[in-house]
Amino acid sequence: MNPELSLLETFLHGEKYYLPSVAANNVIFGFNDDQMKVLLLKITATEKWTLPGGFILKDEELIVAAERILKTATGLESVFLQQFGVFGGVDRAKEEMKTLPDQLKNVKISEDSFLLQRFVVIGYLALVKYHLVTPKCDEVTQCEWFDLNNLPPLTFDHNLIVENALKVLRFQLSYLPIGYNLLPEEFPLKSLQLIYETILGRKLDRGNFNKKILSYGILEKKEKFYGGGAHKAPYLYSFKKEIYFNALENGLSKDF
Amino acid sequence: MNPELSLLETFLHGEKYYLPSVAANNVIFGFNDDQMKVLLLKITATEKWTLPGGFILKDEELIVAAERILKTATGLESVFLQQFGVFGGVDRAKEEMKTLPDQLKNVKISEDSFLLQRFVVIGYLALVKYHLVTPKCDEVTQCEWFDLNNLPPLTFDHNLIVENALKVLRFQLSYLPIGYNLLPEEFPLKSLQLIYETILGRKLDRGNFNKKILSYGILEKKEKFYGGGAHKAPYLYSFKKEIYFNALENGLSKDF
DNA sequence: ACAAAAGTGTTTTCGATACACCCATGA
DNA sequence: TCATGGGTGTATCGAAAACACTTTTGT
Repeated sequence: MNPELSLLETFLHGEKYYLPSVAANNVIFGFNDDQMKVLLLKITATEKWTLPGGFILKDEELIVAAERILKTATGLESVFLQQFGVFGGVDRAKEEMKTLPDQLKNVKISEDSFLLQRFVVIGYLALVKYHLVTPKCDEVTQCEWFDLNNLPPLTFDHNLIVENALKVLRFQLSYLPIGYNLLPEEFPLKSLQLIYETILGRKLDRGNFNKKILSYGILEKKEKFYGGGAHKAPYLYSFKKEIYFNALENGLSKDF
Repeated sequence: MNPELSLLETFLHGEKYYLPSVAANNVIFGFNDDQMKVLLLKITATEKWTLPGGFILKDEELIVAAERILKTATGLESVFLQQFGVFGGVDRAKEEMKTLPDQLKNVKISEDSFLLQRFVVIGYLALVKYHLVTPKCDEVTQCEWFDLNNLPPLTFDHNLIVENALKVLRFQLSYLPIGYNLLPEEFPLKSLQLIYETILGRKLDRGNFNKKILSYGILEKKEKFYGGGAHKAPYLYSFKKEIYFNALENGLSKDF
C-alpha cells in the first residue's frame, strides 16, 4: 500500500509521515490481447480488489506521490499520469477499513488510528505498456490485470473512480493523441482502433478511423507484418515521438 | 473565511472542527455590464485579494462545504457549482500565511498552528446571477466583483486557479448549456453571446451564434425589448428550464 | 478458389464559417 | 434619412459517416 510503511505500521502511526486526510488512487490502464486492462491489487487476507493507492508524504508533491504509487505497483516511471478528479464522500471507507485489522491479524487498532480517519482521495489515471509491467506480488499483496469490461466489485467507491477515469479519457480522446503509452513500439492500426473503441464504448468504421488517425500525422508507416491468419498482412506503424508529444501539449491538429 | 470560527480562532484550534490538510476555494463567476466578473475578497488588514475559501468540517461532504463557502460570500444557494481541479503544491501558501498574524494583530502563532500546515486545495467553480449577490463586507473582510480580464494579483496560487477554472469552462461550453445561472430571466441573444465570447476569449459571428444556440432548442422567444439606442429592438429570450437542465445532465444535442 | 482482414476510394450529409442583405429604431 | 445594431438567408468548405471496391494472405 506504500513503500515505506507496512499496512500495520500505517495503521499505528501513519500520521507521523503522511499528510492526514488525503490519499491518492491510481487507475492504471494497459492494453493486451486486444483488450483494455486495469491493474488491481488485493490484500490477500481480504475479499475485495482495490485500486493501487497510498498516502502523500508531508513534503511530497501530489504528482510525485502518484508516481511513487505507480512505481510500487508496476515498477514503471515516466508514463502518462494525470489527475482526473477528487472523491471525498464522508465515511466512504470507514466501515470497510474497520474490518481490515481483523482480517489481517486480529490486531486491536484504536478508533482514532490513522487509517480509520476520513480521507479525501485524489484520482490519477495512468496509461502504461502492458508487457513492461510485472504485477508485483508478495506474501501480503496480490496484483493482477483485469479486463476493463469485466471488473470485480472493488473496495469503497473505486468502481465509481474507474468509471470517472474512463469518462475523462473519453473526452480527451477528441483532442489528445493516445496509444504511445499503451502499445509496443510498432503496431497495426487495428490495435489502436481497438483502444479507441474500448474507451469510447462503441465500434468505429475501419476506413474512417484509418483516414482520421493518419491525417494527424503522428504515425509513421513501417514494414508489413505477416502474422498468421488467412488474410492480408497489415502494415505496422510507430508514433513520431516529437509530433506526438507536441500534440499532447497543444492538442491534435491536421497536418496540412 | 468560514462561518463558525474567526480567522484567529482558526489559527489557534481549527483542527478541532476541520479536516486537516484540505481546503476548498471557489471561483465565483457573474455577468454584468456586458462583462464577466469574478468575486474576490480581502482581509482588510492585508495586501492581496483572494478567492473565497474555507475548510471542510470533519463530517461534511466536500460539495456541502463548497456550498457553505458560496453562501457565506454571496448569500446564494443552489446554483451551478462544480469541482474542477486540485491544487496541492508543497508550501504553496506557507510563506504568505506566516505574514498574516502580524498584519492582523501581532498575535504570536506557533509554527504548527492549523493554518500554517500544508493544504491541498479543491477548486470549485460557481456561476451566479450577478444582481442577486450582495457582496458581503464587514469590519474584517472586503468583498468585490472584479472584471475577469482585469484581476489583481491574488494570494497564493489563486491566479492559476482562476485560469484553470476558465479553461474547464471553455471545454464545457462545447457540450453543456450555459447562461441560466448568469443571466436574468429574460435577456437578448447578444448577452449570451458575450458570455460565450468572454469564456472563449474570441469574437463570434452573430448570425452563426444565433443559429447554433437556437438549434439546441433550449431557448424560448419572448417580446421585443425597446431599450434605447438607435437601432432595431432585439427579441428577448428565456431558457426552457426542463430542456436546459436535461442538457446539463446529458449534453447538448440538436432538436431535430 | 475462397474467406477473412486490410487498404483505399466515393458519395452524401452536416456543421462551421464567412458574409450579404434587409429590418427596425432613435437621433 | 442615416447610422447602428438585430434578424435572417446563402454559399462554401471540410469533416464525419456510410459503404463499396480492391488487394493480400493462408488454407
